[in-house]
Amino acid sequence: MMNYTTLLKEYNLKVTPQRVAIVEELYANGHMNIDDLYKKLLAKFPSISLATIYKNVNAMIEKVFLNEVKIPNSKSVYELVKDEHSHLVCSSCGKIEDLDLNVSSLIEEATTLKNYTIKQSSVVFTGLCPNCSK
Amino acid sequence: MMNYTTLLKEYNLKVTPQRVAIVEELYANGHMNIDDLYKKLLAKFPSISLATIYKNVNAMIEKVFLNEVKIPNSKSVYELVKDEHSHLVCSSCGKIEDLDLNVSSLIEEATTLKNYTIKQSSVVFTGLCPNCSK
DNA sequence: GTGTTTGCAAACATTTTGCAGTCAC
DNA sequence: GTGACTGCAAAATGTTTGCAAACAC
Repeated sequence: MMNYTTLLKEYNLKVTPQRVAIVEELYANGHMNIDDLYKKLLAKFPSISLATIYKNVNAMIEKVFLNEVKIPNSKSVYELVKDEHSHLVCSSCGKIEDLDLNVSSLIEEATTLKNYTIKQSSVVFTGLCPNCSK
Repeated sequence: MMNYTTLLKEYNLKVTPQRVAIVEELYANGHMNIDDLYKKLLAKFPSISLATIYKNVNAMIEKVFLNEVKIPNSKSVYELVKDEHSHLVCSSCGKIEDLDLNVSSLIEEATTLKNYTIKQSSVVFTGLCPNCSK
């Protein structure tokens, strides 16, 4: 169980009910796009504004508390920052899963080939989840 | 040397000067975002419209002749479709390079772990290019 | 009490659409 | 000649900003 209030404070974000709800939703659902978040929060705060969602998501990204994941052929989703990982997206039902893959050998390969200093990686695989491939 | 007219016809796209210019630019520059393309084409067609760029890029994506690459913290770029490959982005100068990495073992790993049927992969590394890391 | 956040409305940015005239074939 | 494409203007969509009232601390 998570204490979202403490978590927000650690990231120097003032604790408002809207922010707590955003964190709760992301914690519960893993990955959500702006509209997902807006719809979920509307249920709790009937007069919440989309602008509030945007401002908070941007503030949380700024503090490196949230991360934007860009997904081919789909809207960006947001997730709580954790250790670097890859993503698996089902093109049929939209489900998104985290995936711990060992990317370091790829990064070495890339470094050797092109001599870049690599800071970040984005690995997104798209396909059919077990359910949808039946 | 490439024959863009033939290439467009092979993809069932009518050959217009604007389309030829889009293909020429992408062939010459590798990766371009919408504004890059618009500015380049404006030089050749002073009255070209952004709508024309959008319509053509979308039509070419539809025919699987172009591919959109989503880049963290940056605008999408478009490239001519070729064999699957990864991308290396310089966060300082914006340069984008193609990169042939062996992703198949990662895909196997992902398939084993999560039992998805993977169809596509998007691998984008961000860092500093040799020039900018000096 | 001070400074930040919220929600609203307006502004701004990006992308798509409808349509008349033009072009590809 | 027919259907597709272009460029324009308008519309639709997505995101940000300014501001007064409310809230966090």
